[in-house]
Amino acid sequence: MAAPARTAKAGPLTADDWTSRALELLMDEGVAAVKITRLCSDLGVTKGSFYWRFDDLESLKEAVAVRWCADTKRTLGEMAGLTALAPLERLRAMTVGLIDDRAWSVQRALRDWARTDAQVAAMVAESDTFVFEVVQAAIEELGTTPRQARLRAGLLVYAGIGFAHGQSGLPKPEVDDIDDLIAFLAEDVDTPR
Amino acid sequence: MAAPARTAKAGPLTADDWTSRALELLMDEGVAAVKITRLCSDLGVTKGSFYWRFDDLESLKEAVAVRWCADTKRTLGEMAGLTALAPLERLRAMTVGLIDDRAWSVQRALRDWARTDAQVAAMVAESDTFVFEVVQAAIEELGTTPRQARLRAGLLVYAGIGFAHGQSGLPKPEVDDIDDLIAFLAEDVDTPR
DNA sequence: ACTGATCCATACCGTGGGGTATACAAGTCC
DNA sequence: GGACTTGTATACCCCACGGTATGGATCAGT
Repeated sequence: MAAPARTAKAGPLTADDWTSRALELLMDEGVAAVKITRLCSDLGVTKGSFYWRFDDLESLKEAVAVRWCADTKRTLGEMAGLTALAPLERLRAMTVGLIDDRAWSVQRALRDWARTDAQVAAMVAESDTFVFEVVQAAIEELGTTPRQARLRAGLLVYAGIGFAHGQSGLPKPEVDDIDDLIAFLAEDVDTPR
Repeated sequence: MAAPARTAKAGPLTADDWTSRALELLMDEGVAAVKITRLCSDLGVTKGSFYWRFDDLESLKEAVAVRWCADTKRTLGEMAGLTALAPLERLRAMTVGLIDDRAWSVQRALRDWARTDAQVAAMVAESDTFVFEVVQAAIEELGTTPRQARLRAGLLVYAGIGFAHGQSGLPKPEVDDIDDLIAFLAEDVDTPR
């Protein structure tokens, strides 16, 4: 009982321990909850430890943003790499993973954060571009013109971002809505009337 | 020179003066900039004045949210009231007014704010529902099934929200893109293959 | 001219949170 | 075993910000 309430960790803290907890706080309570004091308290540690690893708060923010961006690109890169799947299936997988994935809660928080932090903003932009390109490629693969692919990909990606920021009273699409939605986005691609 | 730098106002401050400045701060510098001290400084006034009109910060937030919601519903209500215009034209007007209207900058800030304030969240939800219903009605008026109208309206409205939160590196739709986008959303409505 | 209401200034307090300085503990290398 | 590095604890400073208390100024009404 000598040690405080450190969650489930014995040895020295790694940088990932800090960014992990910061991400959790970001998801659960928003950017306002990411305070040094709070982090230390949660990790069962004092500020001396924090300032040993990071120069200041900015430094931590940067680490969090960089890590999140890398994670996102990796995850989505794997999905996009599933070239075995038909483009439709790929789109569906990404979209479904969008409406019930906890990760979008992070993205929402990070986007808030990005408005006051250039470092974070750069990471968000990089991630967005990546997502857009993947979606656009999948749609174009269905046979649409590049222009239509760009428009529809924009619609879907922006809708995804909007959904992540939702918490609105808007009806949130169910899984079977997704199918119809994807079908709609792929519509008329090879039957130019 | 006796009076401080009050922007362009002589008489006593009204509640609207406070909410106006708060909205400006919200747009320009985000929710983090809306501090009582800052507001007072900007209005050339001290905290005594603030606490004369409002009980506390929450009280101001509520006033801001209520005012914004009312403004939004009025503006959009006018657009929706243009029943003289064809539904397509109505949709186009709303969407165009969406991509270059400064008001969405407020909405973005308010949505951030809503995450930590129930009052604001309620106003945002109310506004969202209103927008959604208007768009859905317009699309349904084009001849789609109610289900399709709901899906497509969701897509468009969510995309709007996403666009407002963008500031990403994503390509932002130009005006002539909007036309094609609307056309796409209205597609196939009367030609069920 | 007096009074009350309205509107704002000034001064102050409490607290939370960023940041610093330094001491202590445990491992590592010679 | 000493010296040096790594990781954390303790104690402190500073200040921004929310909130309170109280007094001063202005104006309307009588």
